[in-house]
Amino acid sequence: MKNRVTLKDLAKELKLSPSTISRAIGGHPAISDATKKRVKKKAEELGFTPNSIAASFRNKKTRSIGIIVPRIDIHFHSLVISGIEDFAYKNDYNVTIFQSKDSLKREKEITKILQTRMVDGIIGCLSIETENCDHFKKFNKLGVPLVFYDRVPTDFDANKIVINDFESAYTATKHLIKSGCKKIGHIAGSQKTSIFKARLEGYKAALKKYKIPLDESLIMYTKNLSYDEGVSSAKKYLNLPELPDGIFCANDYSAVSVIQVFRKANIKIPEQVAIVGFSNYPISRIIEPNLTTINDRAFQMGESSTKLLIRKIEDENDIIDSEIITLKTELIIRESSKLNA
Amino acid sequence: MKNRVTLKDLAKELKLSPSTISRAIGGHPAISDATKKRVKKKAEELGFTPNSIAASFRNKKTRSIGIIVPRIDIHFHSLVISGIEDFAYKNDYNVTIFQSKDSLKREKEITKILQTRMVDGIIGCLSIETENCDHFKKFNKLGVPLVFYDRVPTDFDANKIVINDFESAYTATKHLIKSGCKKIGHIAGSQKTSIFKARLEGYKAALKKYKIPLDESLIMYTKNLSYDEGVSSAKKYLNLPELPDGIFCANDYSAVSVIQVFRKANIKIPEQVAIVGFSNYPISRIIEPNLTTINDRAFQMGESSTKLLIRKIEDENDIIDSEIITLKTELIIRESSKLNA
DNA sequence: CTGAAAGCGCTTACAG
DNA sequence: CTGAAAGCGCTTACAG
Repeated sequence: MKNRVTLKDLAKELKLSPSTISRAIGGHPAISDATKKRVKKKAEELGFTPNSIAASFRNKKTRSIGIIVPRIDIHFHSLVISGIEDFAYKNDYNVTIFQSKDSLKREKEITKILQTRMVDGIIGCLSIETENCDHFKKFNKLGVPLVFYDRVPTDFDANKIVINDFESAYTATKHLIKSGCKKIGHIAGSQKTSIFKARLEGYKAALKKYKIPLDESLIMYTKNLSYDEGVSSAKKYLNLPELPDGIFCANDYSAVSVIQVFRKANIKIPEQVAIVGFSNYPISRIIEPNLTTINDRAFQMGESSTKLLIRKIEDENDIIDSEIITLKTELIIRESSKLNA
Repeated sequence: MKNRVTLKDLAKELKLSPSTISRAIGGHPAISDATKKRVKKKAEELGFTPNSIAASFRNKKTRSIGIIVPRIDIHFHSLVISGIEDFAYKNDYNVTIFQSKDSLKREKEITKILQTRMVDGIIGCLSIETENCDHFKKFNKLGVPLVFYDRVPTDFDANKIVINDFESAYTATKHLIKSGCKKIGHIAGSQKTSIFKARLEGYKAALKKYKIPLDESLIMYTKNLSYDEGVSSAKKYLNLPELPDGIFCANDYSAVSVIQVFRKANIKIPEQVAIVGFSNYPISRIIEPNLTTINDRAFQMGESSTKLLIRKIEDENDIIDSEIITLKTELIIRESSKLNA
């Protein structure tokens, strides 16, 4: 039963040539409707399924997209992947997925696997360890287009889908200022990562614009913006001579932990301290008070990456070397920062 | 630049036959070390990368696994996928992913795509709409092994990785009883889905075992166990003449919503009502009080599915028709049910 | 409207 | 230890 029916089998059965069968199945206009009907009927009858590997081999196209993400089980990435799969599916591409586990070594291994023609294009988010992107350069020579999202290379021109982290952070901080906060803290992510650097800069820029003096003691630097780091940052705030009246956190996890620590310390949110997060994780709608945050467009990032990638794959006359697409984010105001109401 | 170097090119360059090159690259024992060294050096020099599509075509093996999940962005599934990718990667398989979006129509389409030889085996979780699994039967004839996890077919014998939902629910309910609860409610999922049916049955069995009368008014039936359905179930409890003193919820979302609604109504958890969830979602460690729940082994489910699948793919003399593997779950006791302390 | 032929890049049984 | 040859299943330029 493992010997599948091929075009040749159909041809023999119908006393036609494999060429004709191939064209009939593919809906070629030169083939008569009568023949098409006969072929399709017989194909159904014999349980013919085309061998897409043979077709890929012959056509030098796999209609397959490779994804490299740090981890699938991080909600942000699973949303991006979902957007990628959705858009790819609609365009008859399929999606092969690899996790770098935030390891540069593994990321390099994956690029080696991917260069064996398995995929027509690649979407990637760099591992946290990646500073030098030389291992991605081979794809240029191989004619395999590449799109990066979120954590993108800074050392070479590449197609990138990003959000404006600086501006989003600026907007978030401005929102706190407009809500009446005068002493605003920031919980920052790793300053080795450009997006967290940009969020810190956006925060600083908003303070400057509205003439609020920058107070370094109100900025808590973390490594991974983890829930636990959020807890210890919150405790540090509690040990300050005076609390801030607003905190912009570079992600939702740290924001949630601050809310919980502060509430346990009987600090009223938002009345005493207003909190804003970043990413619009599901938990931001569940935590009490609900968290004001930035919608970072994860799903759309996946869609846009794929749209751009497919264009690069299919447009042979493309003379654009690289594109950077910046998506609009959105400030979602919820209870954790509702001071004016 | 797009014309890649092939074995033939290497052969010409080194005045050897393609056969020898192939064997040298593949590390065949018959080839002399000197030749191997020469070949590998030249391969490096010319930037040879093997064409894995050609190899797949020739070998009739793709070393690729297909996954069909309802949605990638549901945390449970993203964890399973992560386990699958991890195990597959270690065994030199790659993973192609499809979302059914809980649509039977799309699930059927995906099985059609998958039958074109793209993959050596398939791991799937049925869509919520799927009652009849005939569209998976073709893979038996094609010799493509299949493993299901979580939502598995009941209408035909298949390889399945599951947890013991009945027993887990029994354990959870028993825990409430042992903690002193005498009037225990249950928030149930769709009774069309076997796992939620089993959880309800496990709950009932525990009550029976410990001679607690079953009170149907304490069982809230939901469609999707969503957060919002949890909220309305909680409100229904509040409208009862007397509250239960413990509630076993068939997932964590509904449990979290119950905690929040009850706390707003000034009901003490766990003192007045103890709560147990199911799945050990990240939120269960963040909600206050922390949620007692069942670790459903999502990551391990992915690993085990893949391990079983690869065995089925590679073991040609396998005479086992189908296997069902049940993973042990774990009750994680947290504050929401700590009554004895 | 249909067919014969070539070839995509690999692997492997067979021969030496 | 190495090579010549065949073939995996498709597609398409060319011919009629």
